[in-house]
Amino acid sequence: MRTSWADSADNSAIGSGNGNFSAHPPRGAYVPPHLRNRSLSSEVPAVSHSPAPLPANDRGNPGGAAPHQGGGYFKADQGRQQGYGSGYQTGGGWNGRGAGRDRGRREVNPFENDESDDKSLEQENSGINFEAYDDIPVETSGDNVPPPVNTFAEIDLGEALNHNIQRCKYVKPTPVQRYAIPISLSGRDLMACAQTGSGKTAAFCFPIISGIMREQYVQRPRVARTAFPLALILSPTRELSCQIHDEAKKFSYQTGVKVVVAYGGAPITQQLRELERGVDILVATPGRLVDLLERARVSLQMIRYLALDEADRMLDMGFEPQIRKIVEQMDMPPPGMRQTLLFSATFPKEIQWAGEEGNDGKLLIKVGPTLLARNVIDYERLASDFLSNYVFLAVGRVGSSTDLIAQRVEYVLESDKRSHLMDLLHAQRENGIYGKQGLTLVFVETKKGADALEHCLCVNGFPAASIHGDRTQQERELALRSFKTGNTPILVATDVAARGLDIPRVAHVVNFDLPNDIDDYVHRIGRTGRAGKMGLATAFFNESNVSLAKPLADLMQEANQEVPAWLTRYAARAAYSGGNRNRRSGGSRFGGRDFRREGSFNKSTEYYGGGNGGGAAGGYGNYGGGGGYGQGVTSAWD
DNA sequence: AAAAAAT
Repeated sequence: MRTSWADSADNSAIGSGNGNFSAHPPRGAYVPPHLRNRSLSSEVPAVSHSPAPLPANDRGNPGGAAPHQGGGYFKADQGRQQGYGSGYQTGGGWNGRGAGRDRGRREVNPFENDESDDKSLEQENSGINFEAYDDIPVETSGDNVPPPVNTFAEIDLGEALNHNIQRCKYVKPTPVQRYAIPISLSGRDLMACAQTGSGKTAAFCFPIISGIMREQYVQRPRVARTAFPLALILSPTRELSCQIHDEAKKFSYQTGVKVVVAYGGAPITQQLRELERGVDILVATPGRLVDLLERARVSLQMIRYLALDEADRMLDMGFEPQIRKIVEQMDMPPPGMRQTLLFSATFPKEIQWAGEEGNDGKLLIKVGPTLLARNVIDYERLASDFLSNYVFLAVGRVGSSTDLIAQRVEYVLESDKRSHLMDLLHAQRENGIYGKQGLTLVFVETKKGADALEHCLCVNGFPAASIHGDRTQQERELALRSFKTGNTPILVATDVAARGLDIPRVAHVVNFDLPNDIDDYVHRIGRTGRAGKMGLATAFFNESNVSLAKPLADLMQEANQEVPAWLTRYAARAAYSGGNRNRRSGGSRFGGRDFRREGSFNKSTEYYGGGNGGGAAGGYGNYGGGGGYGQGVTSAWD
């Protein structure tokens, strides 16, 4: 906290007269660059004109950011039930007053909200150029890999599911869907790598829902108060589980397939009630699921499908014991007796090698563990413990993210970061890239840092919320909602928000603190440049990030981004001083990343109005008058 | 070293 004052004090020292705010001048209020040489005494309104010069603790607007210390007055159950994001009730909720088991309850239409959205939606939806993805070169190897499909129509997913696909306005399957869906439908295990925004959720949900539609009436054990789901979907954060649940609800509407979500930080009673009403697909975070298993409120005995989203994260050091417990030490059927689908956004480094060894970064399919057997590292060992005769699928990212994101790196001293950030935000505000149409997501390294920065921004007239693991779940969801609606168009976040979250209209991702791992960087910037819109990613680099210089420079170069000369020098130095490239110390799991090569994305660059957004204006350009995203399509892509 | 995930 202290440092924040120090920072802003520095800042205000630049402008000579820092007083004169009507009531109590926020200490060290932000002074925009063009005012710094003059006296502020008569020009103070530059700050107070801002959309919402809100004092830090007075953002009590119901839709607004969570007051940190508030919370108590909100009934816990209600806060949860608002759900985040789509805004429909997940069933139960305030109406769930014990009314008849589940038969009597009318299924809430999850598409209601979508349809009442503004008219530009349909245009937006049909405006997505799926054809841009047609020319992704494909390479397959191995036996008996079901061929890809080109349309949803040519797969028999079932009438009800097809109807929902139409309601979602998905016109054509994305590349990962084209391959993963037939593979899954054929009953094979799958380990799929496809980067953010490539339609993974639908890729594993469709086959699961379709399969359950066929067998949901199988006899299940009748044990009082124990639920026997047929499918389990695990994800590393609560918000991501919510998001998957919301999506899965849409896909399973009127199919008779019941989806329930369970995660920590929310009252368990609600979740227990939902489970008792019956569950086919359980979406969960690991901790809460273990709790439910130990209480014997859930049994995995009937599991037919197991999906791990963000599988690389799920199998990393932090999660592995819990995942092993769930998958191996409870009553889950062994590999071969269930179907296992692993999805992740970053590549095992073997795949990157394959790309470098002549497959030219095109789509690559390998069957079985042959490819992976070359270099036994933790992840593959772990993965093969869970899989049986699996298909390996890697989809090169084309037109999906990195070429839609203009990446910039700036050298910013630790002590200058705050004022520099506020300069960027101020410039965005001046350019109208602000508010609903231009959300800014700011990543920091620590939870404390997130609190401090949020406070600093608010004090300086930039409406910000923050999200991290020390916040209550209620606060987290409120912050996310407030960000999504544009109520607080700035969100300060730790890595809790780095993966998988689909937040439309994020125009700018700022790596205020760079992560230590280049994969985390890839995930973070993947929060922008979604649904065919350009995005901008700005990173603050200084001496404490030297270890990232080389991988970052390489990544930017691969993505055709301009690499500053000073960064190249850092990269060279890092490499020279024995830096083991982008390999991490603890036996890397997913060292690879995007291995796309030139030829394959020219076309998409063209479509997306490309250019690599050299300057700030270019980077922001598409957000000016652009109108909103088609929400349905947006979510189809992650 | 940090973040996330159960109470």
